[in-house]
Order: sequence, then structure tokens, then C-alpha cells
Amino acid sequence: MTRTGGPHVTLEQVARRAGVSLATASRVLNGDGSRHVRDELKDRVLSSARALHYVANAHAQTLARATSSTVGLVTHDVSDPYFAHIARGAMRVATEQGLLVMLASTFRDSEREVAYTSVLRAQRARAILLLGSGFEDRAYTNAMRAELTPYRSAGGRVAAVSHHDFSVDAVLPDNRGGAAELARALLGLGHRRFAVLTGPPRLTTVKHRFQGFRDALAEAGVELAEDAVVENEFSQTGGYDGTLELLRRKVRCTALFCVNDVMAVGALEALRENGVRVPDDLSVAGFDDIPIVRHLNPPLSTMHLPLEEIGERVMSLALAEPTRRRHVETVTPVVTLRESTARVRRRSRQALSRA
Amino acid sequence: MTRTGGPHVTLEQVARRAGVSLATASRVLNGDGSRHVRDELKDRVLSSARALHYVANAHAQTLARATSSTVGLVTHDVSDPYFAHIARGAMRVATEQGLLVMLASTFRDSEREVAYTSVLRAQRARAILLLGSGFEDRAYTNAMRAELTPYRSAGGRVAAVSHHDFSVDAVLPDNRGGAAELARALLGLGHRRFAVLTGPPRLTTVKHRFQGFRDALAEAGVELAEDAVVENEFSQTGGYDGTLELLRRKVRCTALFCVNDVMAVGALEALRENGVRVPDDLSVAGFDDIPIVRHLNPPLSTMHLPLEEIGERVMSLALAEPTRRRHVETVTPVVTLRESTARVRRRSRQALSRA
DNA sequence: TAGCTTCTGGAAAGCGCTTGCCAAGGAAAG
DNA sequence: CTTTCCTTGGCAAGCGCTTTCCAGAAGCTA
Repeated sequence: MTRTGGPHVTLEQVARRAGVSLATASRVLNGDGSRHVRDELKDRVLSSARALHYVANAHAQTLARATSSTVGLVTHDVSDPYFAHIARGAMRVATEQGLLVMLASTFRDSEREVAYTSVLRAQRARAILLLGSGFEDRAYTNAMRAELTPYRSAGGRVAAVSHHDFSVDAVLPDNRGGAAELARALLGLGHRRFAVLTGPPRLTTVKHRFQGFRDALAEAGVELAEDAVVENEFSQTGGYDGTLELLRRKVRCTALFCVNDVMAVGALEALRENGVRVPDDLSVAGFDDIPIVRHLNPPLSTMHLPLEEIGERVMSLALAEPTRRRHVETVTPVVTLRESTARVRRRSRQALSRA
Repeated sequence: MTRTGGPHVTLEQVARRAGVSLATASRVLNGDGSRHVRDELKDRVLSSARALHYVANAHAQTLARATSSTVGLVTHDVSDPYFAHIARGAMRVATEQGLLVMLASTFRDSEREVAYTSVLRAQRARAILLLGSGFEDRAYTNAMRAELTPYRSAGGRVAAVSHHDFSVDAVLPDNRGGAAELARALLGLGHRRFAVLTGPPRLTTVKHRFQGFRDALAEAGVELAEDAVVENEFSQTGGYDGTLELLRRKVRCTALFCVNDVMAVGALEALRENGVRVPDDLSVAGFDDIPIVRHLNPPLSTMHLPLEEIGERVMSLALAEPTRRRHVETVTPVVTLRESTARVRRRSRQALSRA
């Protein structure tokens, strides 16, 4: 029958119970190095705090100290393995430094991204990490700038993964170059007819990967037919639906490039359901190398990106002493061919369609 | 050449610029319904705030209002799809209510779990959600109680997924019952010789699943050989290594039960690498039905759990009006047989070993 | 015009903590 | 036995907001 709402225990109560002043109690609890407190008092405060199960109000502390100990991560979707792994790396280093992480999922809604950034600013987060790709959208860019600029000039740190139109410290996977390498690898396997499954073109990452791929083909004198490119959501479902569309169009191709692994997972599913054998009938490749894809049926060929490490690196960038120069670290994806791609065979069926 | 650290814009600056008092500015910005402010002043305040890119200091607000708008999620590991999906569901409902989420990964370290809970308490989080299974460990239980009790009596809400030794509102997957059902399904396929790959027994979830499985076998008069049970980490690597151990022991069996999907993924990898065909040589089943396993090679049979929904439900529980009675919602896992399990064949190789 | 009620804006008291500054007491120095 | 310095506790001033209470201005009723 206890009442609901006794308030939280305050420092004052701890101090009173220990028979010392607020100031002394605070100094004991913070281990303020420059000040000495007699051992006896120290003990009294400590045991008083323990007895009362005291936990300092972090908000009051933040206010008084004018510095918080939280960092914010903004992702497109935590349940997307790409972000989950980057977040994991980032959280590890944050935790090591005793920082608390606030995590947001924008579900790829640019307005929500702006809103979250604002919230994080309100929280006086020490750093804001933009984990997802930026959007190519003037309104978004401006709105974000309006948040980021005052935040940074008030001492906030910002760092990003992938390209954004804000000049912040960043870890940049070489999406364009990686996609080009993959294209070359596929060309090397003898493929000449390609299809690509791409995501929302407003995402910079998507654009870069697509361009890199297409340009590398062009360089080799291989053209990418317009109807061989399907655009859909940057998700498993998107990959599934996009593949169905490709099937419907009966695109002639021997290799399919999905701009990210998650879409490739959906593609593989659609292909299997429609009797298209991978890699016998069609080679499939993704991008990112999220840890699960090596276990797919068949194991997916992809561009490997050290996701957790990327997370660790952005967080480190964000937490490092600010320097005058902008810091950019490039990450080179590495071609990782597994069983979803094969050398093209002379007589393989060339028109993609239901078996 | 701007200096680093102009502080953040404060309400006072906004008020001054608008030529009104702090109180008025606050009222305008909070849309305090019960008070009217002349439209002219309202506009002045609003445009002043906009011009200064003002964002209220959330800590000051929390302090003044004595109520915060954050909730805390504590998971074992965000990058584990099981948690990622539960977290996703939970975050969705939190976001709908305008709450900010703080997310922690304990990496299955019980001390870290206690520490985070304390931090969340310091943040005066409105609710703390324990997403991972509890540990069977006296010290842990006591420490958590010491955090949770004062937190709750100060009005904090706590809810959990899976079993814990704290009587809090909870969403409880029927792990025992589910594992038993799975055992029966496997028996129904003719299997009589089993192996099981289990996680750290200090995790209540692990214990329940193992017991449910074993008991159901016993009930059917089938014994589970002691050396057919291997224990390892609750992770992909754990599943991989555990399977290697099983292989080393040359356990005679036709079906392998992994206490969760993540371990099953590792198991599948180890089996493939060692030439054991699934399901021809060995049937494999997991538990959880994380979204990816239907895309594995072969698609994994498992006990389906509506992960995102579970997340939504705990969050709803935590955010609902507290009631006198403890609220417990049971979730029944459903048997989902895919291609990794098959009817046992007369002449299948019975000793698990490298091909 | 007097007497009320209703509106609106502002002053000020916190919310729970940190920290600069002061002062009392003891130790060290002369 | 002074004088000076150091140690250590406490007072009180914030940190940036919200909200209660007050008071002057208006609007109404008679």
C-alpha cells in the first residue's frame, strides 16, 4: 500500500542525514580532487547516500556543470543491421568514456531527422552522430544547417558516416569507388548484361553507389539499359518488390547489383520464389557486408565494409579534441565474392523471368 | 575564426530580444493553454526565438517540471537482431508519445546492467525497460532490486521482456512451453536422437527453453544424452564453436535444437563448413524467428515470436497508468517449420561428424 | 461612477546540484 | 606569543527553466 510518488532522494537529504552541509556532501560524492574532506565526514556522507539509495539527479548536475554526458546517435532504423552494427561500435567507445547514448530511428523520414537533431540539441548532447546517409533535399539541408550551426557554435560536436551536405567530421565509405570495383569484378566474371536494384535516389549513398557502378560499366563500354534499373525502398521488402518488378519486365541480364545488402536479401527471396537460380541463372551482389549475408542461401557476394569499426571511428572523431581542420576518414570497401556470383556461362538463360 | 564555445541561447535572451519577461516568453513557447498572451507579444517571442535558433534546455525543463520525457531501454546487445527488433517496436511507441529513448547495451554483463539502470535512474527516465532476460545470480538480483525499488517508489515505471526476479510488469514469451512444442514437432518428424546447443545457463530464458525442450522429450520417453548438450555463448560465434564441439564429440543425433536463432546461424555455418548437410544429415531448429532466418541456407525452422510487437507491448505497459496489480502478458511462440528440419530418414547417418 | 470580474504581464521562488569565496581553527614560522 | 599560511566546512550565488502569486489594466454590471 505504498503511495505512488515519493519524490527522488535529494542531496540535501543525504547531507542532512550525515550532518554536513550540501557543499560537503557534493564534494564527497564527486570526489572533487582539489578539496579535502575529513575522512570521518566522508564516511558519514557515503554511508548516508548508500542508506538512502541516493542517485544524483543528472539534470541538475548537467545544469550546474553546464556539460552533459550524453551523446546522440541518429540512425535511419536501428533494426537494420547496417545501423545496428555501426551503432554497436559507436556505443562501445561511448560507454568506455562513461557517456550515455541516446538513440533515434528516423525511419528515413528527413523531417524526423531534423526533429531529432533538435531534441538532441535540447538535451545538450555532447555530440551528435549522423549515422545515415544525407538526403538530397534543399529543405532538409537548410533545416539541418539551422540546427547544426548553432549547436556547433555552442560547442557541440557533430560527426557523420556517409556523405552529407554539412561540412562536419566524417567517416566516408568510398561508395562510388566501391561500386565501381564491384562492377569491374562482375565484368571480370564475364558479365555484360546487368540489372540494378536501387534505393531512394534522395539518399546520397544510393546515388553514389549507383553512379559508381554505372560509370564503371560505361568505362568498359557496357551500357546499362534504362529498364534494367529498378528503384524501391531501401529495405528487404523494397528488394523483394523491386525484384518482382524486374521479373515482370523480363529484363535480360546475367548479374544483379543491389545497392545494399538488405535489399539483396529481399531480392534473393523473390528470386528463389520464382525459380530463378542464383548464381546459375543470375549472379547477385550487394553492398555493406552486413554479418548475416555470408549465411544466406547462397552466401552473398558484396562489398565489405567494417561496420563496427566505422562506428568506433565516428564516435572517436566526435569525441576527439576539435581541430581547426575538418576531419575526414575514408573507408575503402573491399570486394568479397562469395557464392551468389559466378562466371557467366555461355548458354545461361538471359531473360530474367519466372522459371 | 569563430570561437569554439559561445554558450547556448537561453530563454532570457529570447525574452529580452522580444522585450518581454521571462515568464511571458516561457508561456508563449510552451503554449500554456490556461494563459492568454496578447497576439502581438506572442509573435514577438516566436520570431525572436526563431531568429536566435532557440532550443530550450531540456535539463532545465526537466528540473523545473520535475518530469522528464525520456525512457530507457536496456538490452544485452543492440546489434543482436532479437533486441534490435524489440527495440524498434518499443521505440516506435515511445516516439509516438514524444518520448526520447536512451539505449544501452550491456553485452550480457550483469554488472553493467545494474550500472545502466542506475544511470537511467539518475536521468529520471520515465520508464526503464529491461529487454533482456534476467540473470540467475543473487548479487545481481539484489543490486537490481536496490536500484529498482527506490526508482519505482519515486514514481518510475519498470517493465520487462522475459522473466526476471523482480515483480514488474512484463511481456513473457512462453519459452518453456514453446521449446516443448518444438520438441514435440521434432518428435513428430520421427526424430529420437537429439543434440542441443544452449547458452549461458545464468540467463533465465536459456534455462527455460532448455528445460522445456528436455522435459517434453522425457515425457515422450526420449532421453537427452548428457554429452549431446553443449553450452556456449549466446551468439553467432557461440553457436559456431558449440557446433564444432558437438562435431568433435561425434554425438549421435538427427536433430539439433539451438536455444536461439542467433546461435543457430552459427551452427549452420559450422555444419556447412564440415560437410554436414541440413536437413539431410541433420535437422536444425532455433528459437525467436528473427526476420533474417527465413533467408538462411536452408531457411531455418524455429519458434516464431512477434518481436516488434513484443517491443510495442512492453513499452505500452511501461507507459500505461500504473495499476495496483502487476501486469503480465504472455506471448505464445508458434512452431514455424521451414527447410532446416525434415522427417528423419531410415538410413541417415546418425553420428554427427565431419563428412 | 462605483464595484466587480476578467485579462495579462512580470516578479520571484523554486527545481537539485556545483563551486567560488569566506571564515574558523590549527599548524607552521618568526 | 604573534603572524602567516593552510586546511576544511559552509554560505550563497548561480545553471535555465516553470509556475505561483500579485497587480495593473480592461471590461461589465448597476
